[in-house]
Amino acid sequence: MPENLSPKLQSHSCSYETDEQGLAHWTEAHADAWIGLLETHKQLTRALDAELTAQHGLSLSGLELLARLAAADDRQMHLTALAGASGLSLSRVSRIIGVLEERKLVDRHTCPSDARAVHAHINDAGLALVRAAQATHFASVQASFFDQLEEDEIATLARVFGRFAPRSAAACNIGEAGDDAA
Amino acid sequence: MPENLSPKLQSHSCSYETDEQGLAHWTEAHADAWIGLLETHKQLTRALDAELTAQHGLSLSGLELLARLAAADDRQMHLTALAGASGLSLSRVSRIIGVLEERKLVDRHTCPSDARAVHAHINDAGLALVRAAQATHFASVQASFFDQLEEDEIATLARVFGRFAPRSAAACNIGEAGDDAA
DNA sequence: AGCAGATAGTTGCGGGCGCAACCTTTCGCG
DNA sequence: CGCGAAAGGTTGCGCCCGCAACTATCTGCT
Repeated sequence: MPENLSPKLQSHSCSYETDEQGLAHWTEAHADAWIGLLETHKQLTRALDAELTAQHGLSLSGLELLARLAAADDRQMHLTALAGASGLSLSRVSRIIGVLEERKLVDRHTCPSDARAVHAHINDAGLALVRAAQATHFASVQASFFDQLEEDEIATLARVFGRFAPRSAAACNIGEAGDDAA
Repeated sequence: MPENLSPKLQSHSCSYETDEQGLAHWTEAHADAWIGLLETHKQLTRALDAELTAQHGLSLSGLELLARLAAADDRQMHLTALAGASGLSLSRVSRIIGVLEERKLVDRHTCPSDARAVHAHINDAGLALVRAAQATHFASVQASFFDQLEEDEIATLARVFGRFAPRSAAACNIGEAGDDAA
Protein backbone atom coordinates (compact mmCIF):
# COMPACT_ATOMS: atom_id res chain seq x y z
CA MET A 1 0.00 0.00 0.00
CA PRO A 2 2.83 2.43 0.63
CA GLU A 3 3.51 3.95 -2.74
CA ASN A 4 6.83 2.84 -4.03
CA LEU A 5 9.83 4.83 -3.20
CA SER A 6 12.80 6.38 -4.84
CA PRO A 7 14.45 3.90 -7.18
CA LYS A 8 17.87 4.02 -5.63
CA LEU A 9 16.80 2.48 -2.36
CA GLN A 10 14.22 0.07 -3.47
CA SER A 11 16.51 -2.84 -2.89
CA HIS A 12 16.13 -2.48 0.79
CA SER A 13 17.69 -0.24 3.28
CA CYS A 14 15.96 -2.38 5.83
CA SER A 15 17.74 -1.05 8.83
CA TYR A 16 16.33 -3.57 11.15
CA GLU A 17 17.33 -7.09 11.91
CA THR A 18 16.22 -10.06 13.92
CA ASP A 19 18.04 -11.48 16.86
CA GLU A 20 18.60 -15.11 17.65
CA GLN A 21 15.11 -15.38 19.09
CA GLY A 22 13.47 -14.02 16.00
CA LEU A 23 12.62 -10.67 17.54
CA ALA A 24 12.95 -7.81 15.17
CA HIS A 25 14.61 -4.57 16.12
CA TRP A 26 16.11 -1.52 14.55
CA THR A 27 19.53 -0.12 14.72
CA GLU A 28 19.93 2.05 17.75
CA ALA A 29 19.71 5.30 15.87
CA HIS A 30 16.51 4.27 14.18
CA ALA A 31 14.94 3.12 17.41
CA ASP A 32 15.92 6.34 19.13
CA ALA A 33 14.57 8.42 16.30
CA TRP A 34 11.25 6.67 15.81
CA ILE A 35 10.40 5.58 19.30
CA GLY A 36 11.76 8.83 20.62
CA LEU A 37 9.46 10.69 18.30
CA LEU A 38 6.47 8.77 19.56
CA GLU A 39 7.48 9.10 23.17
CA THR A 40 8.35 12.77 22.93
CA HIS A 41 5.12 13.57 21.21
CA LYS A 42 3.20 11.67 23.84
CA GLN A 43 4.86 13.45 26.74
CA LEU A 44 4.74 16.94 25.31
CA THR A 45 1.20 16.86 24.02
CA ARG A 46 -0.04 15.30 27.23
CA ALA A 47 1.46 18.07 29.31
CA LEU A 48 0.56 20.87 26.95
CA ASP A 49 -2.97 19.70 26.51
CA ALA A 50 -3.46 19.40 30.23
CA GLU A 51 -2.16 22.89 30.78
CA LEU A 52 -4.31 24.33 28.04
CA THR A 53 -7.37 22.61 29.39
CA ALA A 54 -6.74 23.74 32.92
CA GLN A 55 -6.01 27.34 32.07
CA HIS A 56 -8.34 28.03 29.20
CA GLY A 57 -10.69 25.10 28.88
CA LEU A 58 -9.42 24.39 25.39
CA SER A 59 -8.05 21.22 23.92
CA LEU A 60 -5.08 21.38 21.62
CA SER A 61 -7.44 20.81 18.71
CA GLY A 62 -9.79 23.47 19.91
CA LEU A 63 -6.97 25.96 20.08
CA GLU A 64 -5.82 25.03 16.64
CA LEU A 65 -9.23 25.62 15.12
CA LEU A 66 -9.67 28.86 16.97
CA ALA A 67 -6.23 30.02 15.92
CA ARG A 68 -6.91 29.23 12.32
CA LEU A 69 -10.16 31.12 12.43
CA ALA A 70 -8.43 34.06 14.07
CA ALA A 71 -5.85 34.15 11.34
CA ALA A 72 -8.31 33.79 8.49
CA ASP A 73 -9.00 36.79 6.30
CA ASP A 74 -12.46 37.59 7.54
CA ARG A 75 -12.23 35.62 10.76
CA GLN A 76 -14.22 32.79 9.33
CA MET A 77 -13.81 29.56 7.44
CA HIS A 78 -15.81 26.67 6.15
CA LEU A 79 -15.69 23.56 8.28
CA THR A 80 -14.27 21.53 5.45
CA ALA A 81 -11.43 24.00 5.00
CA LEU A 82 -10.80 23.87 8.72
CA ALA A 83 -10.71 20.10 8.63
CA GLY A 84 -8.35 20.02 5.68
CA ALA A 85 -6.02 22.57 7.21
CA SER A 86 -5.88 20.97 10.59
CA GLY A 87 -5.79 17.34 9.59
CA LEU A 88 -8.84 16.58 11.69
CA SER A 89 -11.85 14.74 10.42
CA LEU A 90 -14.80 16.82 9.39
CA SER A 91 -16.95 15.18 12.02
CA ARG A 92 -14.52 16.17 14.72
CA VAL A 93 -14.36 19.74 13.47
CA SER A 94 -18.12 19.89 13.44
CA ARG A 95 -18.31 18.83 17.05
CA ILE A 96 -15.49 21.03 18.28
CA ILE A 97 -17.05 24.02 16.59
CA GLY A 98 -20.29 22.99 18.25
CA VAL A 99 -18.68 23.19 21.64
CA LEU A 100 -16.98 26.48 20.86
CA GLU A 101 -20.31 27.81 19.70
CA GLU A 102 -21.98 26.83 22.95
CA ARG A 103 -19.24 28.66 24.76
CA LYS A 104 -20.02 31.74 22.67
CA LEU A 105 -16.59 31.86 21.13
CA VAL A 106 -17.64 31.32 17.55
CA ASP A 107 -20.77 31.85 15.50
CA ARG A 108 -22.05 29.51 12.92
CA HIS A 109 -23.99 30.83 9.98
CA THR A 110 -24.88 29.45 6.64
CA CYS A 111 -22.77 30.56 3.74
CA PRO A 112 -24.82 32.97 1.62
CA SER A 113 -23.44 31.61 -1.61
CA ASP A 114 -23.85 27.94 -0.76
CA ALA A 115 -26.61 26.79 1.52
CA ARG A 116 -24.85 23.51 2.25
CA ALA A 117 -21.84 25.19 3.71
CA VAL A 118 -21.34 26.81 7.07
CA HIS A 119 -19.11 29.67 8.03
CA ALA A 120 -17.53 29.27 11.42
CA HIS A 121 -16.80 32.79 12.54
CA ILE A 122 -14.72 33.67 15.57
CA ASN A 123 -16.13 36.51 17.62
CA ASP A 124 -14.44 38.97 19.94
CA ALA A 125 -14.63 36.69 22.93
CA GLY A 126 -13.01 33.93 20.90
CA LEU A 127 -10.36 36.25 19.68
CA ALA A 128 -9.55 37.33 23.20
CA LEU A 129 -9.39 33.75 24.36
CA VAL A 130 -7.18 32.63 21.52
CA ARG A 131 -4.72 35.40 22.23
CA ALA A 132 -4.52 34.55 25.88
CA ALA A 133 -4.30 30.84 25.24
CA GLN A 134 -1.63 31.18 22.58
CA ALA A 135 0.46 33.40 24.75
CA THR A 136 0.75 30.84 27.51
CA HIS A 137 0.80 27.92 25.12
CA PHE A 138 3.61 29.27 23.01
CA ALA A 139 5.61 30.01 26.10
CA SER A 140 5.15 26.44 27.24
CA VAL A 141 6.17 24.96 23.94
CA GLN A 142 9.17 27.21 23.96
CA ALA A 143 10.15 26.15 27.43
CA SER A 144 9.46 22.46 27.14
CA PHE A 145 10.61 21.95 23.59
CA PHE A 146 12.59 24.63 21.83
CA ASP A 147 14.68 25.57 24.81
CA GLN A 148 16.10 22.05 24.76
CA LEU A 149 17.18 22.41 21.13
CA GLU A 150 20.05 24.03 19.31
CA GLU A 151 19.38 26.30 16.40
CA ASP A 152 20.63 23.82 13.86
CA GLU A 153 18.52 21.09 15.38
CA ILE A 154 15.43 23.23 15.01
CA ALA A 155 16.37 23.86 11.42
CA THR A 156 16.72 20.15 10.77
CA LEU A 157 13.39 19.38 12.38
CA ALA A 158 11.74 22.12 10.36
CA ARG A 159 13.21 20.76 7.15
CA VAL A 160 12.35 17.16 7.92
CA PHE A 161 8.83 17.71 9.16
CA GLY A 162 8.09 20.27 6.52
CA ARG A 163 8.75 17.47 4.08
CA PHE A 164 6.04 15.31 5.61
CA ALA A 165 3.51 17.97 6.46
CA PRO A 166 3.49 20.75 3.91
CA ARG A 167 0.54 22.39 5.63
CA SER A 168 2.65 23.20 8.63
CA ALA A 169 4.00 26.51 7.56
CA ALA A 170 0.55 27.81 6.84
CA ALA A 171 -0.48 27.23 10.42
CA CYS A 172 0.52 30.61 11.75
CA ASN A 173 -1.34 32.67 9.28
CA ILE A 174 -3.72 30.56 7.37
CA GLY A 175 -4.55 32.46 4.29
CA GLU A 176 -7.82 30.98 3.28
CA ALA A 177 -9.40 27.82 2.25
CA GLY A 178 -8.68 26.55 -1.18
CA ASP A 179 -4.95 26.25 -1.09
CA ASP A 180 -5.54 22.74 -2.32
CA ALA A 181 -5.62 21.67 -5.88
CA ALA A 182 -9.36 21.72 -6.21
CA MET B 1 19.73 18.06 32.82
CA PRO B 2 19.83 18.55 29.09
CA GLU B 3 23.31 19.81 28.49
CA ASN B 4 23.15 23.53 28.50
CA LEU B 5 22.85 25.28 25.28
CA SER B 6 25.08 27.50 23.36
CA PRO B 7 25.77 30.62 25.39
CA LYS B 8 24.48 32.98 22.80
CA LEU B 9 20.85 31.99 23.26
CA GLN B 10 20.66 31.21 26.89
CA SER B 11 18.87 34.35 27.90
CA HIS B 12 15.68 33.21 26.51
CA SER B 13 14.90 33.22 23.06
CA CYS B 14 11.20 33.74 22.97
CA SER B 15 11.00 33.12 19.30
CA TYR B 16 7.44 34.16 18.84
CA GLU B 17 5.88 37.51 18.29
CA THR B 18 2.50 39.11 17.89
CA ASP B 19 1.26 40.77 14.77
CA GLU B 20 -0.65 44.01 14.53
CA GLN B 21 -3.87 42.23 15.44
CA GLY B 22 -2.44 40.74 18.56
CA LEU B 23 -2.23 37.22 17.18
CA ALA B 24 0.79 35.35 18.33
CA HIS B 25 2.92 33.30 16.02
CA TRP B 26 6.34 31.76 15.84
CA THR B 27 9.15 32.27 13.47
CA GLU B 28 8.74 30.10 10.43
CA ALA B 29 11.33 27.56 11.47
CA HIS B 30 9.72 27.11 14.85
CA ALA B 31 6.27 26.72 13.37
CA ASP B 32 7.53 24.21 10.83
CA ALA B 33 9.35 22.25 13.49
CA TRP B 34 6.61 22.11 16.08
CA ILE B 35 3.49 21.99 13.98
CA GLY B 36 5.26 19.73 11.56
CA LEU B 37 6.05 17.37 14.39
CA LEU B 38 2.42 17.29 15.42
CA GLU B 39 1.18 16.87 11.91
CA THR B 40 3.72 14.26 10.94
CA HIS B 41 3.03 12.25 14.02
CA LYS B 42 -0.68 12.42 13.33
CA GLN B 43 -0.34 11.24 9.76
CA LEU B 44 2.16 8.48 10.36
CA THR B 45 0.57 6.98 13.42
CA ARG B 46 -2.84 7.12 11.82
CA ALA B 47 -1.65 5.14 8.82
CA LEU B 48 0.55 2.74 10.75
CA ASP B 49 -2.09 2.03 13.32
CA ALA B 50 -4.68 1.35 10.66
CA GLU B 51 -2.36 -1.04 8.88
CA LEU B 52 -1.45 -2.82 12.07
CA THR B 53 -5.07 -3.17 13.05
CA ALA B 54 -6.08 -4.46 9.65
CA GLN B 55 -3.29 -6.98 9.33
CA HIS B 56 -2.81 -8.21 12.86
CA GLY B 57 -5.64 -6.86 14.95
CA LEU B 58 -3.21 -4.96 17.12
CA SER B 59 -3.11 -1.31 18.04
CA LEU B 60 0.19 0.49 18.17
CA SER B 61 0.02 0.33 21.94
CA GLY B 62 -0.83 -3.35 21.91
CA LEU B 63 2.18 -4.07 19.75
CA GLU B 64 4.38 -2.05 22.00
CA LEU B 65 3.34 -3.97 25.09
CA LEU B 66 3.66 -7.28 23.33
CA ALA B 67 7.09 -6.35 22.01
CA ARG B 68 8.27 -5.33 25.43
CA LEU B 69 7.07 -8.57 26.91
CA ALA B 70 8.76 -10.50 24.12
CA ALA B 71 12.03 -8.75 24.83
CA ALA B 72 11.84 -9.14 28.59
CA ASP B 73 14.14 -11.56 30.28
CA ASP B 74 11.63 -14.23 31.13
CA ARG B 75 8.97 -13.07 28.70
CA GLN B 76 7.02 -11.43 31.46
CA MET B 77 6.69 -8.14 33.26
CA HIS B 78 4.64 -6.47 35.92
CA LEU B 79 1.93 -4.19 34.64
CA THR B 80 3.42 -1.21 36.42
CA ALA B 81 6.76 -1.80 34.76
CA LEU B 82 5.02 -2.07 31.43
CA ALA B 83 3.20 1.17 32.06
CA GLY B 84 6.38 2.95 33.10
CA ALA B 85 8.31 1.69 30.13
CA SER B 86 5.68 2.47 27.56
CA GLY B 87 4.46 5.78 28.90
CA LEU B 88 0.91 4.48 29.08
CA SER B 89 -1.27 4.78 32.12
CA LEU B 90 -1.55 1.75 34.31
CA SER B 91 -5.26 1.56 33.69
CA ARG B 92 -4.70 1.44 29.96
CA VAL B 93 -2.07 -1.26 30.30
CA SER B 94 -4.42 -3.27 32.44
CA ARG B 95 -7.12 -3.14 29.82
CA ILE B 96 -4.85 -3.81 26.87
CA ILE B 97 -3.40 -6.82 28.63
CA GLY B 98 -6.93 -7.89 29.32
CA VAL B 99 -7.71 -7.89 25.63
CA LEU B 100 -4.49 -9.67 24.77
CA GLU B 101 -5.30 -12.23 27.38
CA GLU B 102 -8.72 -12.87 25.89
CA ARG B 103 -7.03 -13.37 22.57
CA LYS B 104 -4.78 -15.97 24.20
CA LEU B 105 -1.62 -14.05 23.45
CA VAL B 106 -0.56 -13.46 27.02
CA ASP B 107 -1.17 -15.09 30.38
CA ARG B 108 -1.76 -13.24 33.57
CA HIS B 109 -0.69 -14.79 36.84
CA THR B 110 -0.09 -13.44 40.27
CA CYS B 111 3.46 -12.75 41.21
CA PRO B 112 4.58 -15.40 43.70
CA SER B 113 6.59 -12.96 45.74
CA ASP B 114 3.97 -10.21 45.89
CA ALA B 115 0.31 -11.07 45.82
CA ARG B 116 -0.64 -7.57 44.76
CA ALA B 117 1.36 -7.74 41.57
CA VAL B 118 0.62 -9.52 38.33
CA HIS B 119 2.96 -11.00 35.82
CA ALA B 120 1.89 -10.53 32.24
CA HIS B 121 3.55 -13.34 30.34
CA ILE B 122 3.64 -13.59 26.57
CA ASN B 123 3.02 -17.10 25.27
CA ASP B 124 4.08 -18.76 22.03
CA ALA B 125 1.10 -17.49 20.10
CA GLY B 126 1.86 -13.98 21.25
CA LEU B 127 5.47 -14.37 20.33
CA ALA B 128 4.56 -15.54 16.87
CA LEU B 129 2.18 -12.66 16.41
CA VAL B 130 4.62 -10.07 17.60
CA ARG B 131 7.23 -11.30 15.18
CA ALA B 132 4.86 -11.17 12.27
CA ALA B 133 3.47 -7.82 13.26
CA GLN B 134 6.87 -6.27 13.82
CA ALA B 135 8.13 -7.49 10.50
CA THR B 136 5.44 -5.69 8.55
CA HIS B 137 5.32 -2.76 10.93
CA PHE B 138 9.03 -2.09 10.77
CA ALA B 139 8.93 -2.28 7.02
CA SER B 140 6.15 0.29 6.97
CA VAL B 141 7.94 2.66 9.29
CA GLN B 142 11.02 2.29 7.16
CA ALA B 143 9.11 3.03 3.98
CA SER B 144 6.95 5.85 5.25
CA PHE B 145 9.46 7.52 7.52
CA PHE B 146 13.12 6.58 7.34
CA ASP B 147 13.24 6.31 3.59
CA GLN B 148 12.38 10.00 3.43
CA LEU B 149 15.32 10.90 5.66
CA GLU B 150 19.03 11.30 5.18
CA GLU B 151 21.43 9.55 7.51
CA ASP B 152 22.43 12.74 9.24
CA GLU B 153 18.83 13.72 9.71
CA ILE B 154 18.13 10.41 11.41
CA ALA B 155 21.11 11.00 13.64
CA THR B 156 19.82 14.41 14.60
CA LEU B 157 16.37 13.09 15.36
CA ALA B 158 17.85 10.30 17.44
CA ARG B 159 19.94 12.76 19.39
CA VAL B 160 17.11 15.22 19.92
CA PHE B 161 14.41 12.75 20.84
CA GLY B 162 16.76 10.68 22.91
CA ARG B 163 17.14 13.81 24.99
CA PHE B 164 13.42 14.00 25.69
CA ALA B 165 12.65 10.33 26.01
CA PRO B 166 15.49 8.45 27.60
CA ARG B 167 13.44 5.28 27.67
CA SER B 168 13.40 5.14 23.92
CA ALA B 169 16.59 3.26 23.40
CA ALA B 170 15.48 0.60 25.77
CA ALA B 171 12.44 -0.13 23.66
CA CYS B 172 14.08 -2.78 21.57
CA ASN B 173 15.38 -4.79 24.40
CA ILE B 174 13.86 -3.68 27.61
CA GLY B 175 16.08 -4.58 30.44
CA GLU B 176 13.84 -4.57 33.45
CA ALA B 177 11.69 -2.46 35.63
CA GLY B 178 13.04 -0.30 38.40
CA ASP B 179 14.89 2.44 36.63
CA ASP B 180 13.06 4.98 38.74
CA ALA B 181 14.40 6.80 41.71
CA ALA B 182 12.34 4.90 44.25
C1' DA C 1 -36.98 20.93 -16.08
C1' DG C 2 -35.32 16.86 -13.86
C1' DC C 3 -32.39 13.36 -12.27
C1' DA C 4 -27.64 11.36 -10.92
C1' DG C 5 -23.63 12.17 -8.63
C1' DA C 6 -20.69 15.03 -5.93
C1' DT C 7 -20.14 17.98 -1.88
C1' DA C 8 -21.05 20.19 3.07
C1' DG C 9 -22.33 19.00 7.56
C1' DT C 10 -24.42 16.27 11.30
C1' DT C 11 -24.83 12.39 14.21
C1' DG C 12 -24.68 7.33 16.05
C1' DC C 13 -21.31 4.43 17.33
C1' DG C 14 -17.23 2.16 18.94
C1' DG C 15 -12.38 2.46 20.24
C1' DG C 16 -8.41 4.67 22.58
C1' DC C 17 -6.93 7.21 26.52
C1' DG C 18 -6.25 8.92 31.47
C1' DC C 19 -8.14 10.20 35.98
C1' DA C 20 -10.15 9.08 40.18
C1' DA C 21 -12.30 5.92 43.21
C1' DC C 22 -11.91 1.46 44.96
C1' DC C 23 -10.07 -3.14 46.69
C1' DT C 24 -6.23 -5.94 48.15
C1' DT C 25 -1.72 -6.76 49.83
C1' DT C 26 2.54 -5.14 51.68
C1' DC C 27 5.44 -2.28 54.49
C1' DG C 28 6.75 0.63 58.43
C1' DC C 29 6.40 1.63 63.12
C1' DG C 30 4.97 2.04 67.71
C1' DC D 1 0.65 -7.47 67.02
C1' DG D 2 -2.12 -4.13 64.89
C1' DC D 3 -2.94 0.06 62.49
C1' DG D 4 -2.18 3.50 58.95
C1' DA D 5 0.22 4.61 54.75
C1' DA D 6 1.79 3.19 50.33
C1' DA D 7 1.84 0.36 46.21
C1' DG D 8 -0.23 -2.86 42.49
C1' DG D 9 -4.34 -3.51 39.77
C1' DT D 10 -9.16 -2.98 38.29
C1' DT D 11 -13.09 -0.50 36.86
C1' DG D 12 -16.51 3.57 36.11
C1' DC D 13 -16.55 7.60 33.71
C1' DG D 14 -15.90 11.19 30.47
C1' DC D 15 -13.08 13.18 26.77
C1' DC D 16 -11.08 12.85 22.13
C1' DC D 17 -11.08 10.71 17.72
C1' DG D 18 -12.58 8.80 13.08
C1' DC D 19 -15.76 5.99 10.28
C1' DA D 20 -20.05 5.27 8.27
C1' DA D 21 -24.70 6.39 7.50
C1' DC D 22 -27.84 10.08 6.61
C1' DT D 23 -29.82 14.73 5.12
C1' DA D 24 -29.64 18.73 2.37
C1' DT D 25 -27.82 21.22 -1.26
C1' DC D 26 -25.45 22.04 -5.57
C1' DT D 27 -23.75 20.85 -10.24
C1' DG D 28 -23.73 18.86 -14.67
C1' DC D 29 -25.93 16.57 -18.27
C1' DT D 30 -29.64 15.38 -21.13
